[in-house]
Amino acid sequence: MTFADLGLSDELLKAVTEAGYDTPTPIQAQAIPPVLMMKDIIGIAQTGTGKTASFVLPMIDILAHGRARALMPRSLILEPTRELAAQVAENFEKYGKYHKLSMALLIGGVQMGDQIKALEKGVDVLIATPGRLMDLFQRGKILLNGCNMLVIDEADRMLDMGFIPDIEEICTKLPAQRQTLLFSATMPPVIKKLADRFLSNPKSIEVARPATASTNITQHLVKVDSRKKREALRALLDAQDVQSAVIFCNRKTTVRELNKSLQRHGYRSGEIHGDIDQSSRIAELERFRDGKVNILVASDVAARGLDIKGVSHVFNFDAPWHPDDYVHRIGRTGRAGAKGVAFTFVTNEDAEAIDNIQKLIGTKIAYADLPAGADAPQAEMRGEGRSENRDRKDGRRRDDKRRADGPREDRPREDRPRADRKDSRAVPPPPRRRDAAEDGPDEGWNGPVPEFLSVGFSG
DNA sequence: AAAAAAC
Repeated sequence: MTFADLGLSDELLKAVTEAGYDTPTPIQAQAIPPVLMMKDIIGIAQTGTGKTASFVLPMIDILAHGRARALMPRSLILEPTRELAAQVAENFEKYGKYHKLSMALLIGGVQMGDQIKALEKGVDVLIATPGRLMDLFQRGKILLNGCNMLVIDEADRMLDMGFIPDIEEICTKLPAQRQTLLFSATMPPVIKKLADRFLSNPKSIEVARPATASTNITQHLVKVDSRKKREALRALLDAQDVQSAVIFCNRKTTVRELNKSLQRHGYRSGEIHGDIDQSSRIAELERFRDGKVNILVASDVAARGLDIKGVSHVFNFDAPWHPDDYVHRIGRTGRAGAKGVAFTFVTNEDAEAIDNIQKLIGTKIAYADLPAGADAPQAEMRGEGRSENRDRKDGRRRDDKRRADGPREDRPREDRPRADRKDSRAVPPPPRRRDAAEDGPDEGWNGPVPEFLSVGFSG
């Protein structure tokens, strides 16, 4: 099965090929043909399955078949967070490079001026978060009666965030005769009702059982004293072969404090949460994507959908209160067939949360011990002759490692010429930003597979 | 118990 088999136009196939993709993911293979046939779709798919391309690609072709330049927007994509909306816009540009389609990214936290200008010029596609869309609509800046294609992405998250009334209202502004695609990782009754009301005779597509974590993520629980979480985290960061990691906390204040603490200890970390203004959020994500920092401390704003390649580890510094969030958080790693590792700190107060998580994912997660000493086991395992460090308990070697200019690159990477790797420990190559050419659409990271430490872990 | 999203 290739993209050419799905009925997409030549221009689109060219853009897809140039982006380096040839094999559609399951959701793409199943969704693209019916979407092209103008059918409504309910897609049950977790993030990391190639969902975005499954609606962006056919949407481009459908729009291309219509009028060349629209007076009114002809399609609308709704996303729960600004970051996700921006990410979809990037995809739209990437795949639409051979089409003369225009789009407007309508999100909060940024000036309205440019968005209004774009709307006045006329755009084909709106990619929006509900708040800003409603705001602009109420100001009379948007006409939605030409919008005969609607995508509601991450519907379950929209529900969590209280957006469902907004979505319902937006739906009533659109023409009744339209194509609607709804994507959700889970299908709670409210979402089902929404779908019944606003979709007509939809085709259901399910590519991963909802609320089950991807099997290529190795999950661990770690018992910690709530006052010693930072130490425990540092020990794990040092003992694990961390390419890059997202560390989730439940509160914004915790995110801030933990990031400061990590930086004080010499780690290259950044932070993202809702109190960070939008331009800094974007900059911070960019720094993480580019590998300028390899640790991102985050609130749940980053839990869902964010597609950052090469995240080898997710740490739940705080166990999430809602089991759904657990699945989404750890889904930032192990994307598109890559391996990932997730650690969740468990304090005495977290028993119920952990119980709910295990119920939701349907398996028990094994407990791992904290590494006895922060160094050695990996080098020992891989026989890389670091024995001189093995017995040091004074933390010196750890410090050395932390102060390195970049992430450690001890193991050969398939995607880099060997010459590059040679002295990578001294001057690490730019870590994760790889050419899209090696990934599946929207996805992917076929890079180094983190080697899971069994030494020092009981789980 | 929090976070997110419009100004």
